[in-house]
Amino acid sequence: MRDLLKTGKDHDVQVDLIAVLTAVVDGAPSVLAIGGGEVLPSGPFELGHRSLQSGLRAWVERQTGHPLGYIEQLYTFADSDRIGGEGSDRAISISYLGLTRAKEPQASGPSSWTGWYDYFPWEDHRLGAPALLFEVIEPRLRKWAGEAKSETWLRAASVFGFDGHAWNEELALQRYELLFEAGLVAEAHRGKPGSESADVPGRSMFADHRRILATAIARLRTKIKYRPVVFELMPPVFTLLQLQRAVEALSGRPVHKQNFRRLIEQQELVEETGEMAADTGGRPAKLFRFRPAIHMERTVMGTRLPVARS
Amino acid sequence: MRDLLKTGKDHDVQVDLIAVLTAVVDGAPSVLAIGGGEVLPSGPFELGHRSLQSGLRAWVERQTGHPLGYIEQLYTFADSDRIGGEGSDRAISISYLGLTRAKEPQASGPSSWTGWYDYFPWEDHRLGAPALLFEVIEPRLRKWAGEAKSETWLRAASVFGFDGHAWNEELALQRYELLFEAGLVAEAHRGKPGSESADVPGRSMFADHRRILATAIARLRTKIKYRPVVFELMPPVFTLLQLQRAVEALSGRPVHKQNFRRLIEQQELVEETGEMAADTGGRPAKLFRFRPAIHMERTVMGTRLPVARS
DNA sequence: TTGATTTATGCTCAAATAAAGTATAAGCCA
DNA sequence: TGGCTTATACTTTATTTGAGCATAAATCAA
Repeated sequence: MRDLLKTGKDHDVQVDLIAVLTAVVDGAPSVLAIGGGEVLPSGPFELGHRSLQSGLRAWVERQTGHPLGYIEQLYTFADSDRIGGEGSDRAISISYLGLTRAKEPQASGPSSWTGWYDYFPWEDHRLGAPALLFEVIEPRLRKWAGEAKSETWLRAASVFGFDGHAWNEELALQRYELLFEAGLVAEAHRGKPGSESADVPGRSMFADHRRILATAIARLRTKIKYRPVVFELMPPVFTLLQLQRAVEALSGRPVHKQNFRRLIEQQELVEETGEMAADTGGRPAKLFRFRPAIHMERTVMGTRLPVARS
Repeated sequence: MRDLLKTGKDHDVQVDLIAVLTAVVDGAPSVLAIGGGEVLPSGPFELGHRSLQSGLRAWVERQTGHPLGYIEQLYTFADSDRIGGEGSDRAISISYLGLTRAKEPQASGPSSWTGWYDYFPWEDHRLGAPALLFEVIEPRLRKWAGEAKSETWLRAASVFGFDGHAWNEELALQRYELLFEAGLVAEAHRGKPGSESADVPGRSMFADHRRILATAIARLRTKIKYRPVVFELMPPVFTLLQLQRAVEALSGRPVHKQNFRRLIEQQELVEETGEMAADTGGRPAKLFRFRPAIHMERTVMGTRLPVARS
C-alpha cells in the first residue's frame, strides 16, 4: 500500500527548522535572534532528531542558549515559493512559534532579544496609530496603487485601515506582504538595483525571516483572543495590569482596564495568591497566579480577551 | 550567512504531500479518497514541482482526476512523530485542506467521495447527539479512564461533552486523539494483538490518514465561523436553506434558520439573483449568489456565522 | 501635612449581539 | 380543500460588549 504512494527516494530534499521565539521584555514584545537581530535561530532536521520539535529545540538551544518552552507549528514553505529564484535547490522550511519568559536580561552569546516593533513600527498602536502610517506608508502605497478606486488601493486601505476602515491587528502578515509587493521593504529588491530610498522604516532581516516573524505575530494576535497563551509569557505571579500590558504588547493596541479585569476574573483563569505587589507606583495591587486546573480545560475549550474584533 | 545555518546536505528526507479534499455531496460533507475510501490522495514532492501547492495539485489530479480548487496548508508531520516506530525512515508529510464543488456524481476511476461521518459517526449532531456517544463511547471511555474524578476522565468529559459539558464541534481532533489513546480505534492497535472488539464504530483509514482528516474537520469547523469559506463548496447560485445545510453539514450541528438568514443578509455576503428556486418542496425560495466584491474584503476581514460558541 | 499623581478596583449604563420563538406567506400534494 | 413543507418578516429576552463614573490606597513633592 505504501508503494502506491511513493515512487522512489530520489527526490529527497533538505528540511530546515526555524523558530520564532517570543517573550515580553520590559513591556516590549520581542523575538530572539542571532546575527545582531537579523537571523532567526534555525538548522536542518537531522537523523539524530527524534521529532521535528526536538530537532528545533536542539538548534535553538545550541544557537542561543535559551530553552524552548511552549511551541506550535506555524507554516511550512518551500524555498522556491518565496525566494523567487526558480532554480534554487530544493529546501523546505518548517517554522514554529515559541512562547517563553525571557531568561537573563540580555542572553550571553551572539543572540539577543529585539522588539517586534523595530521590524514592524507600523504595527504598534498602543498609543494610537503611529504617525508613519499616514505620513509615510499611506502616500507611498497610494502612489504605487494608482487610482483611488483601484482594486489594489481598496485592498491596501482595508488592510491598513485607511479611508475610514478599522485597524485590524490580526492582519500583520497581509500588511507586510502588501509592502513587499509594493516594493517598499528592503527584502523586495535584494540583489536588484533600485530605489531603496522609498523603503518604509523598519529593520529588515535575513532571507524571508521578517515574513516568518510577521506570520508569527499574526498568528499570536489571533490566538491570544481565544486561547490562554499569554500565560506562557508571564512570571508565576503577576498583577492584572502586568497581564494587561502583555496582552497590549502582543495585540499592539490599548485595552480598557476595567473590562479586561472583568473578563479575566469572570472566566476564573486566575486566582489571588494573597500577596500584594508593593512596587506598582500607586495603590498596591493584588498578585495573581494562573489556575492550573482551568488551564487544562481552557487550553482545550477557549477563552475570551477584550481585544476589539474589528 | 547561509552557511551558518546549514551544515550539509547529508540529512535529506523524503517529503510527501497529502490532500484532504472536501465537498458537500447530497448534504453529506465528504472527502475524496482512493483505495476504496481508505487512503487520501498523496505523493512525494518532486524536483519537477514548482511549489508545494502545484505538486499537490499534480498528485491529486493524477490519482483522482478531480481538480483542486481552494487549498490551505493544514499541518506538517514527521513520520516518527506519529507512526510511533522510532526507526522508521525519515519522511515528512505536509497536509493540505482543499474545498471544492463535487464534480461528477461519483468520479470515474478508483477515487470516490465518502462522508466524513462514516469515519467519525460521533461527530454528526445535526439531529442531536448520536446515541452511540452515550451508549458506546461514554461507557468505554469511563472504563478506560478509571475514577470519575481522574484528570483523564475530566478531559474526556469536557472534550466529548459528557457530565453536563457542552458539545464543542471544533474539538474533532482532540476527540479522535483521545479515542486513539484509549485504544478504541483500529489505528491504535495495528500490528499488535489485542481487543479490536472494543473499537468504537467508524471506518478507519490507512496509516494516520484518519487523524489528518480529523485535523481538517476541526480546522474547517473553526474557520467557517469567521471566514467565508463555505462558498467554495456552493454552486454559483443557491438558496439560503442550501447554504444553511452546507454549514450544518460541516459544523455537524443544527442552525436556527431565521437567525442564520439575518446574519448572512446583514453582512451583505450574498445578493439576490432575481430568480426563484422552484423545486424547494414548499414555498419557492429566492436564489442568491455570493457577492464577489465583498468576497475579497471578507476573505481578509472576516465574517460571522451563527454556530454556537460553546 | 497636604494636595497632586498614580494605580487599583467596584459598579452602572447603554448599545450591540445573540438565541429563541411567533406569525404569516406561498408553494405542493392527496 | 386541508395538510404538509419551506420561506420570510418580526418580536422578545437575555447576554455580551464598550465606555465611563466613582472611590480607594499608595507615592511624591512642596
